[in-house]
Amino acid sequence: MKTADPELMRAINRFNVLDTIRRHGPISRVEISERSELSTTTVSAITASLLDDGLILTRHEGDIRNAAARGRPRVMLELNPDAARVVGAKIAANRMVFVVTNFRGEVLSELTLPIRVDRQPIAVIADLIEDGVRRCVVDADLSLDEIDSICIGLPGVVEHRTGHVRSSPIFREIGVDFASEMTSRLNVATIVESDAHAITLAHHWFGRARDLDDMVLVSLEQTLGLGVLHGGQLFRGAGGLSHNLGDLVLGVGQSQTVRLSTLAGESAILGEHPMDGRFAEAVRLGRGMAHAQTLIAAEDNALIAAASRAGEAIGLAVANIVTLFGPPRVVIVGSSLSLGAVFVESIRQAYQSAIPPSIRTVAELVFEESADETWAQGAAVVALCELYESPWGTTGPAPAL
Amino acid sequence: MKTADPELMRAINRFNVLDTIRRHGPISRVEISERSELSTTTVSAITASLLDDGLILTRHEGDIRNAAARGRPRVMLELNPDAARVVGAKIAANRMVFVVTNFRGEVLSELTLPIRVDRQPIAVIADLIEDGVRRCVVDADLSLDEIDSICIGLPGVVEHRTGHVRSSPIFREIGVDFASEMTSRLNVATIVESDAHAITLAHHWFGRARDLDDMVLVSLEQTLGLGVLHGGQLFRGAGGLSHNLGDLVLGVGQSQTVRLSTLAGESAILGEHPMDGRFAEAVRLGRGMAHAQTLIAAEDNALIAAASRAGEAIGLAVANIVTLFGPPRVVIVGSSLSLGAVFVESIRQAYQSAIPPSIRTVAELVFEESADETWAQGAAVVALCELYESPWGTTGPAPAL
DNA sequence: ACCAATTTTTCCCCAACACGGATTAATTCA
DNA sequence: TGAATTAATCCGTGTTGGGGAAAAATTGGT
Repeated sequence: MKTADPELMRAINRFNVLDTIRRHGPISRVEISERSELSTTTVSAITASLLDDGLILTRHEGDIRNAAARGRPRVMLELNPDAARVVGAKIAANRMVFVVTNFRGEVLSELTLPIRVDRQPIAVIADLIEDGVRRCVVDADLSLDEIDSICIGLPGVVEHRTGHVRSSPIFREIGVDFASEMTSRLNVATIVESDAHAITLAHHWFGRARDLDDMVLVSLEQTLGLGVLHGGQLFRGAGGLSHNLGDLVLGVGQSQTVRLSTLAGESAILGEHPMDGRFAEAVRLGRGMAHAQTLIAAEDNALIAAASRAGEAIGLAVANIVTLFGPPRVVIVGSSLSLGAVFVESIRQAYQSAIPPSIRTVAELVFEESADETWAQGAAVVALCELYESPWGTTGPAPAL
Repeated sequence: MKTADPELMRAINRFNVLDTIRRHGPISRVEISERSELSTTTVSAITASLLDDGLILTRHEGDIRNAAARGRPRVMLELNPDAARVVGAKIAANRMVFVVTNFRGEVLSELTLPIRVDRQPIAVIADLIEDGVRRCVVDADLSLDEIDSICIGLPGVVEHRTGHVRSSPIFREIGVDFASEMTSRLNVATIVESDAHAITLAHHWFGRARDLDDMVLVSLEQTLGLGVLHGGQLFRGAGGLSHNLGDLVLGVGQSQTVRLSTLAGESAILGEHPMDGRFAEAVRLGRGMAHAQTLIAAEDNALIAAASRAGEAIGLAVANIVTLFGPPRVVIVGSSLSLGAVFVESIRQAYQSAIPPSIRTVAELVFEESADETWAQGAAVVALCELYESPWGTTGPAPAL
């Protein structure tokens, strides 16, 4: 158990204030005080310290209240975009996407490398990532030592605390200490996180879950991932490891177990279709799902059947997740959504039939095929979250007296 | 977000100290200081306050260290058993069990009522519970106004925060405000909790998870329940509601969903056997599973098949739970375990085949058919946990200056 | 142009907390 | 009996957040 010093108290309140400023745009001290239920005195002290550290800025325009308000006008506070810069990366089997963002999580530069990396040796993948990061940083007119932190999001089971990759479809090896590998290569603190967790935070900050502190996200990419937001924070299993939705088992027949990934993974769906030249080409380029969508539109029955079967399986899995976590909203993202309405409707129907009546009204399903950039941005947000809570904020009120 | 006063700080440290004393028996101040990483000064202040409030006692004997230790001997501290008394109850379809415990969770009196209550109207059930509580309290030579809190554990989906029972197999109605019903009847603060959560805490305090702060418990009674301990606390879904394992869906056949409860619930297993007189009688008395065990021992093939099928389904579900929560240990309890080795082995096998290789070593499975009394004791622990954190502890160091 | 009213922000002081160092208490060993 | 040793407490310091008063910065009215 961590002891409760005054320091901890301070850290908590400081984080709350900073987070409130981040969420609610330019905001005055009084409003922070109302939202965070801290006294105006305390808010004033904390914001003074934050201003001192250059984490936030004042702005004298933009008081949204009725313009004809009496009294001293409010001074609006907002995050200082230049307080930090981070790199976020999404590594998928057939592409890598990098972004550099500022302290607000706004994208400064973006780089997509349509390279197939799965089944390459670790060293090659690390090389490619290193190059991508360096390139993207240069594109943002920065140098690497101006970067405060890096987060790499990749599919699979990742131990967040240690940066240990238990297993990933893009690695041949299992049990890779990827965080320290990249940290020593780039000489910048690098953390590794599951791609599903990254996109979960992205939706919490910018996307479909901005208003919620509790929700569940299901990602349907090559790998099936899961992110659980609980009390405004990522819920990480014991030991800090991420979940892998594809590892769930569904089947129960004659002692036959079927893993969700073999039922609803990308290869499971596309495998239903004979791989003629154009299709194979599309899959290779990572456009397999989009191409499948055109085939479905042309009433390719095999694919339609595959898509709806996959949707069914996913709908059941989502119902199970809701049964366990009871979130008010489930955000479903990923490239598989480009299969179109057949797929989505099949998920919805299976979900409806599988969700127990007593909690049928608890959760709403939201679908959105997030852009690649958003995934990388999510990774950047993971890095920013760490910065927010870092001892960096321990700039006490008396640093050099 | 809750604001971080000095008061919160105090509450946290106070709770830590109290919890350390509870866990580690009679313990000296220095050892508390080591375990909790608080300074001896602080520990001394907090224990003084706890002594003042009568929550703990000093004991001068029993310094376990080498008897020939130099220096001032340590004063051992332990929970004051008489600091509070609570009632815990387990309500099942065919029996109700009550216990009165002291502040340490030790049972002072126990009462089992082998009454079938399911499908009775709420008022009747409430009547029976009220009687049971009163009776059990009298058995402990106490009167109701000496009871500080009551917790009732029952199967189903319960909203802990509000005491709202969303659905329960023992109620005909859904959405029952049971906590306030019982509170007004007994005139003692009464909370309602899922029975699975209760037994989870029981195992955390006294049973197979004493050494762990993270674990998962699966209860196989008439209802299939789940309890997740995360960071030493019950993990309650968003909105504080409990999970119902039986609501998980497993099957994916021809758009046919199979709920776990219909595969592995008590009635699903026993329903396989023709209900002759003796068997029906045993089931009525809640000894159905034990009787089934004797039939299995006599090689009743239908039942053996049913048991192993049920075990398979449960094994899969457990594998899914481990995939999601990654606990170091899964404790499996409940009356269904009396089906015997066929059942347990079937669970183990299905689990082994379903658990993904990357996390095969994460969790160990532990089976234990807990006694009825333990369930009720668990409910008592739920009540005690609330007391531990209550503002009752807010007896500041300067109460009446 | 000036003063009153109003609202935001800061300044000053207090209570509570954890903690470090010195002090006192209670024991064993020589 | 006294020295050594270990446990527990007392006292002073620095931190925190909060309440109330004062200062600051504006608008509205006369």
